[in-house]
Amino acid sequence: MNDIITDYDDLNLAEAKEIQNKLREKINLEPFTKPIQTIAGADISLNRFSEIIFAGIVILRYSDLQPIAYSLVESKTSFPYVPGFLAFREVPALVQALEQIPVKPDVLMIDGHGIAHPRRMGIAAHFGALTGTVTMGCAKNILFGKWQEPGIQKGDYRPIMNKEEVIGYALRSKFKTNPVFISPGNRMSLSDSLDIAIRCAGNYRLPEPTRRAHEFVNLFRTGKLKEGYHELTPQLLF
DNA sequence: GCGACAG
DNA sequence: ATCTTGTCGC
Repeated sequence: MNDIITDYDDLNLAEAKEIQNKLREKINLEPFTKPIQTIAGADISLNRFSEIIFAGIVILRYSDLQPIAYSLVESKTSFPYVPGFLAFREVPALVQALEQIPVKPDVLMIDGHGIAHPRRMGIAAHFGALTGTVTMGCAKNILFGKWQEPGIQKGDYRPIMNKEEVIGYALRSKFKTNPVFISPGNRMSLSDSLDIAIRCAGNYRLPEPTRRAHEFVNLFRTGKLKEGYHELTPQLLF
């Protein structure tokens, strides 16, 4: 009676679009008020031409952005990658990864877009609507909307526009590198997503939650980390 | 009709 | 997403 439905493998795109339209009603873009203690990065990794996907969520302490725990799940998908429908391929495994975390993170930063999507239902919005969690998207490339190049300084940004509406931001997360594309997914506002992304910008292009998730999930795929939920001991911090 | 197109 | 060497710029 509370199970999250993520049986997506046999859907066609028309059915997938219906699900997106239905799920969109659950999205809440009001400001997030409570103080943030932990933020998680979520990402997946796979071998080319393989249906096996390696999903991971890494939880970081918000104060210093150090990883404190991670959850890894190996799963299988037959849903292909189709621009605009990424969630149907990656979300089921990420939901599994979330389910095995005993204490959920306050916010999740997901690799991909939030509402900066043709139907406002990028993977971060989809995941947030499905799980009821606080989510935002951080993508390396634009999918939908018009944007202008931000200034070259770290922290410079410009809005992603659809007609007259702001749907996200192109953010210079590191000096003189390509921007990342930020948008809210669920239970936070546009400016919340921008503030959090800026706060999470470290010494690399990818904000720390996303960067760490990518790192851990690749270590998992290449056999250096094991499936399951694990906590990092303070002295063994990566 | 044509081009664009998260991971 | 992943496969990969060199190379250009700071």
